Amino acid sequence: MISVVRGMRDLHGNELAAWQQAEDVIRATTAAFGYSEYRTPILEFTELFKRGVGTDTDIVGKEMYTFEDRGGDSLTLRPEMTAPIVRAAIENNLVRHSPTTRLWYLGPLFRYERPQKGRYRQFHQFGAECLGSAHPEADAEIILLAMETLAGIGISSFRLEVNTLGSPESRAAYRAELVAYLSSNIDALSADSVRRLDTNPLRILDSKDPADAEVVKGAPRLYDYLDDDSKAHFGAVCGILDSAGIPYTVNHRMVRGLDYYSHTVFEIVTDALGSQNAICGGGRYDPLFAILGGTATPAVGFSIGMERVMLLLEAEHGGWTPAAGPDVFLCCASDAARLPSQLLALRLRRAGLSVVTDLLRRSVKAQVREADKLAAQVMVTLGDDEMERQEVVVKHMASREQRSVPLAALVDEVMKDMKA
RNA sequence: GCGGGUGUAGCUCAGCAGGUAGAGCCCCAGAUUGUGACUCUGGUUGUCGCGGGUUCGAGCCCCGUCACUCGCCCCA
Repeated sequence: MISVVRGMRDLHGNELAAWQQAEDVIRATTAAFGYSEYRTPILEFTELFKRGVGTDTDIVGKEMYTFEDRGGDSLTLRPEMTAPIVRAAIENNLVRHSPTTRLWYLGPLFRYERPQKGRYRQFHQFGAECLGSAHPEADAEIILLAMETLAGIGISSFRLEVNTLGSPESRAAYRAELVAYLSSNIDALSADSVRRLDTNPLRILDSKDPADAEVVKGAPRLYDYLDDDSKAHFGAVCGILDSAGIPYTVNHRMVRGLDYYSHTVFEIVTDALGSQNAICGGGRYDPLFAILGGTATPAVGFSIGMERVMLLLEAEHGGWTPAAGPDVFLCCASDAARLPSQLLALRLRRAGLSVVTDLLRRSVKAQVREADKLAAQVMVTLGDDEMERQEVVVKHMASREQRSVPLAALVDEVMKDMKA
């Protein structure tokens, strides 16, 4: 038997209906903020991610689906969306045409990781990028858009954490100090953190290891190394959040894994998903345009893991709400009515109603049971008697009341029951 | 990539000192010859994850493997 590929899943039924509702919220909220959808291909040149995301990151180092195509090009199934969006912005000169370019996206991403709850090899992210502004209002707008969307989707068990990494220069100075401090305490660090000392020392700051946390307590603080402009920028972002009444905490130990961040970084986290506690990650990435060969352009964005959001939604609501049934179940009560009933269904559909018919040539009893199971609003029955009199039976399923009506009045009569 | 747990019907699960597989739900038909619930009657459903080994005999024991799951790493 051929099964689904590991780490990937089918989406259907009530769960898919819930996704579609969430997508509706996403469209409405992004529209309210003036963001336009942007769709990029699922495949990009591998080089884009190597340069954009960073060779030292786990994403590029061990998680990419990379292959060579028939022409010999190295292509990669996109593992994140910011680099492709920036690639597109540079390639199409978007920011020149529109000095503030506001984009959102929703689509599948691929990372070759060990699957876990809330972590899949094909997963989906909704995200937004605000390109062109270096000012704190842009950072705040992005954070507000993320928060408004999550609230609109209907979840509440999450919290916002923010931090600043400052300018690249101030962070480099801090990094040197941190490495010096940690190196002098290397015996107290976990094996993972000793390794991180080389690859990504800032990450040791938010290590889960208790011994590491003990060492980190005495470490120098990044914030103390920031220049005045960086502090002012961060202060302004927090000021807007305060004024807007958005609750958040400043987490001085939060760092982000990808190379391209600068200044504001933030995460939206939850306690309800085990070790996959991040449902949203984002921040400012002013260096990225230049890294990818474009003219320097300030930018800030976020991405939200849809699977994790939907898991939260399911947990908070105790399951998926059943999808709505069809408006009408058309019951065929005789062999002679078979063709006419199909045509009746078509007539109702052209009037804008959703209509399901029986395709198994089953008994009336079985068809009524089916109409009930599908949660149809109305059942319309056509049989020999009805055809004789040019009538149909219209039944309001919820009240169980039914009546004969002239064929010519069918649509109007069904509409009456739809409102009841 | 590393460590723990679990794999039996579509779903939830039972099974035993190793003796040729069960329940509930679901689904189907009928009781009700053109009407949903409930009830009753009858019925369908399995390579016991896969491969190998031990044994007269393996769902059960052993080895391997795959998948799922929890944690680590990392991240959405």
